[in-house]
Amino acid sequence: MLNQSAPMSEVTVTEPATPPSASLGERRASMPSAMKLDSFKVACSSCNLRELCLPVGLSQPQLVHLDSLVGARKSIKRGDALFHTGDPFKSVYAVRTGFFKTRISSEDGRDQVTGFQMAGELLGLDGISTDRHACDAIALEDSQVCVIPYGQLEDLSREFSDLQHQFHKIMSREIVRDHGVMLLLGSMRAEERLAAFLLNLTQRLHARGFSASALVLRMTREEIGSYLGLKLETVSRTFSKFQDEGLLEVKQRDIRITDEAGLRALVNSVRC
Amino acid sequence: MLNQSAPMSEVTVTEPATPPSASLGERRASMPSAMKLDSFKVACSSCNLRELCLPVGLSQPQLVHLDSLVGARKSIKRGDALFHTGDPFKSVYAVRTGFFKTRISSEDGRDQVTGFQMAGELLGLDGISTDRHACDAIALEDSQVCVIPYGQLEDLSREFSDLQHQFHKIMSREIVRDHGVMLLLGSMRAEERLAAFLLNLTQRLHARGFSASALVLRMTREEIGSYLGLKLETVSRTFSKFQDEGLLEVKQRDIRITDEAGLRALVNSVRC
DNA sequence: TGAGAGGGTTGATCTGGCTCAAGGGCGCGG
DNA sequence: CCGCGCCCTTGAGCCAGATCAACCCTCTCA
Repeated sequence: MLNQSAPMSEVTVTEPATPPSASLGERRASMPSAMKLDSFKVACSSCNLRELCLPVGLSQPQLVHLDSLVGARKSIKRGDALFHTGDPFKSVYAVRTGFFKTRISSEDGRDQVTGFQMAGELLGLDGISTDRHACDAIALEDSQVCVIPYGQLEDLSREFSDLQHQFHKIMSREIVRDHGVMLLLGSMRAEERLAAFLLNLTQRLHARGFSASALVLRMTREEIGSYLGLKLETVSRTFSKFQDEGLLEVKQRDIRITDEAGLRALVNSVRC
Repeated sequence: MLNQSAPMSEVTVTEPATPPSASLGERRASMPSAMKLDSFKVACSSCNLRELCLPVGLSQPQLVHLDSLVGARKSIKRGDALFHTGDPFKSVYAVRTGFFKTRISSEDGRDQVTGFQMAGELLGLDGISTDRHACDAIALEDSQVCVIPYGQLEDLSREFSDLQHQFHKIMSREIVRDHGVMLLLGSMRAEERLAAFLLNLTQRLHARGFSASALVLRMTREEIGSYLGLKLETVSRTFSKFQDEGLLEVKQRDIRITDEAGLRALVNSVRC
């Protein structure tokens, strides 16, 4: 559920989107403030992520309208928040470069990571329901997002049914993804969870032009554990176990998948 | 997260919506087929659920337009499916009377209940993402839904920004709810999960004019367990434990909450 | 270049919830 | 009214993953 099938329909991407200059870890040391509105705008119509992001399926004339809507980029330094729970909701954000996590906190201080977002994915949809953000979005590396003022997005999607439909699809996909995570959290064992997680990550990275077998984790064992409903020790042990079994090579955050079929079998295997 | 706070913003209902003739278990024995399109339509403008359902906040003239969109009611007998995974997606459905569960199945046959839906709640939003339903929706008692053809809903919501916004809110609320369930599945103990579940149910029932302290469960222990990531025996034991501790009175599916504050404390208590 | 901190690994032990098993209650159909 | 099937409860034992603890690695910054 969390792997090849439904959740990430980005697999259907036709244009194999040049990786954003392989700069997932790019630094912008010159950036003075943590969150700065860059003065230059980026046109969706010329963005190499357009086949993964909000503009999927839009015609050239429609893209021009979308260009006028998408505001400037915003840079967020690693560890900083794009928004916090309770912040007034004004915009949704498309990840342009970098990597984010979203998390919610319960009253007694427990955290739950609810997702990891990479280039082309939308952040902030939770805010529509109450006009305030319902989670924290934290950059896991120095990142840039495109700011999409929500009111204007609603206006434009009343004009263009293609944009409207694409936006609805993205929200719906998030719901389907969340249901897949519920399945994972509700009924899978630790090994299955981690295998499904790795397959999901590589599949999304692959759709973005990266290797399907090698990846660098942007998050800590603890963050993985929070997402998967496991403790960090269990995540670490399971990585080691996978390595012993020849499924992976693990060097800290560098992961190389050596037996993808084996991982896949783990996820789909009946209770063993 | 799953209880009083964000997920169900129906608490903000002003008109205390007469319970739909307290007929949550109403029978329609005369119904020949399991799923029959009733010939009469129901006007949203005169529906007692309009303050809980899609029409929230619409003006009278807008309601009239919505009336023309909402198709006939459909009756679904207990145990039957409103739709299955893979069915072509044509409409979303508003529960008018009755009670549903949604569930997804993994390839190896494991099920996960992803939600329970009662009067005024929307079903089928998962289908937008791929034009096919991504879960099964099963009636837990004889039920009626209003059929809302999705294409027409998109058309009308391009005309009326209030409707558009309300629809977006409902989708966003589903996302926020799902994140709350992830928190529950990822970091709560069995007792906390069940307590949160009961508080969430009673809160939603209360918003519909029912008692906040007494409820009749529409689902089995196994279905509760599936939703909460627990085995049915654990659900049963936890009910018994709550009863021993004076939090509940449990008689099979009749539940009476005798110490709501106690339940609430359980959910919000730090790791005890 | 050395010290400290944050992140990761691994071992030992504990335990909450699962599994397996037996029995009871209730509703429905004959 | 009886019998059957489904649902629920409860007990006993077990195990996957949590907890507690020690140690290591790799950055970063002084």
